[in-house]
Amino acid sequence: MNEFSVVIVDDHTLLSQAIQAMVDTFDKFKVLYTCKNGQELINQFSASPNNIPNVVLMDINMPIMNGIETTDWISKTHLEVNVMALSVEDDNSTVLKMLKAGAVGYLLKDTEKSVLEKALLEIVENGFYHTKNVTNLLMKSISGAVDEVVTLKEKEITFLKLACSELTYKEVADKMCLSPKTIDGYRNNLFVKLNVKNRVGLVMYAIKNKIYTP
Amino acid sequence: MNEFSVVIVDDHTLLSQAIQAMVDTFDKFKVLYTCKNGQELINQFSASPNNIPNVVLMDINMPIMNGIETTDWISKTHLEVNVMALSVEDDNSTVLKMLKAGAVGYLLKDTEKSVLEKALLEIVENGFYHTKNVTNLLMKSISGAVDEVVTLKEKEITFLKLACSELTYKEVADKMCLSPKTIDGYRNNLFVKLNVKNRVGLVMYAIKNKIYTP
DNA sequence: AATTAATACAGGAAAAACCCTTTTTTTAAT
DNA sequence: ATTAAAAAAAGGGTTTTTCCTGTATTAATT
Repeated sequence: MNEFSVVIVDDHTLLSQAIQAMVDTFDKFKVLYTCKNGQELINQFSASPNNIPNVVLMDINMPIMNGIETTDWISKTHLEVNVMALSVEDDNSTVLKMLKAGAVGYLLKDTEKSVLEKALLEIVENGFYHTKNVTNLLMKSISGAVDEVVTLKEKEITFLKLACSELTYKEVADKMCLSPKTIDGYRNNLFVKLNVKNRVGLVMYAIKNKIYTP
Repeated sequence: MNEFSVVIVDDHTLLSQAIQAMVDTFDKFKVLYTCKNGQELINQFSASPNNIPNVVLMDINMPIMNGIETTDWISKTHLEVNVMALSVEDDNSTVLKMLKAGAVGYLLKDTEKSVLEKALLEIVENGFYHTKNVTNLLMKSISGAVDEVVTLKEKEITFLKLACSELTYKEVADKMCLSPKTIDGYRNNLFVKLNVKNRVGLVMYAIKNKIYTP
């Protein structure tokens, strides 16, 4: 086989089509189709199981089913498919989440065309492509030098979202049908857990971690 | 002349190159070059004044010099150049700011390839291209049905940025070398001006209006 | 059934945020 | 020089947030 198939997943149609035009100029690669989100990709995979791509270029921020969930699904159901993240996010926790979900590469959208081609080639040849930054992050990660990825419970997430509003904690308590004193507890727990000092810290954490989207 | 020149401004190199590949497939259009930000575009315009494009495809979120400032500069110095915004932002105030700065079109990044081509054609033929959404917004705008775009003073912006931190207002006052009571005044003024109730409201306003980037 | 752990909730107090009114200082304009 | 307007600051108050420590209540484990 001297040509590899690629699928692009990105909610911005123009961008996925533009990247398609670019990938199609690469000798060894051909775009099968593009998807607007993870759900569409799952539908495509199910509808045509004989037409599975070698590589998936995956955006992370998408409505309906985001890149992390989708990568996770692909890893579990189609181990032979190589997922490469293609994103504007370069914060450690997002990168780690993608790698944990099974991505074999992570490219930022501000890289050069030539780098994309090189990355695609390496992925189909070696099974992975990692920039220096990502490799460094992985090193730090195994040595425990990266902040733990805290897992939040449903109620904590609900509370965090409400904390991003102009409601007082008493009003938040009402909305969650809990005593204000319980909300007090949630808040103080999260202060410790997320290592923040006050409500603005909570808000920033929620936004940075996409729990709340302004 | 049967071929028009295009310049693409976007800080994400891969995307501008991908869009370049796409635009180059359009019969009547040819990409001259791409820029990573407004400053680069100004440099290019200055360096080769005989090589000015017919159309500029302009991203809005960029470091160094953003799309609004850059569009403003182009409108003032090169009236013959048509700027079309190409962005992921679809909030009213951003769109209006771009149009006021002189953009003759506004496309979201999740449009179809064919729409981009049509928009480019209309722009070089008629001088503008507006989707239904943008036209509606313009109608609302002249009828005053859109929230006023409030203008903030330097100090207010400085304060807003600091309010997005975990500092207390007393600490913010220290940083700005002002009395806590003065900060009190800034805060209360902004509550009225921005129509918010508390600090979280300030933070949300700052983020939505790109005064603070998380 | 007894122990443990997690969750919900309370009392009380200090700090910070919020709100309203008024005064001083600075700056700009006539 | 005088006046008007804007910016900075203060007085004095209420509400909310933050931070302790501690206690029922419920759920899970042994």
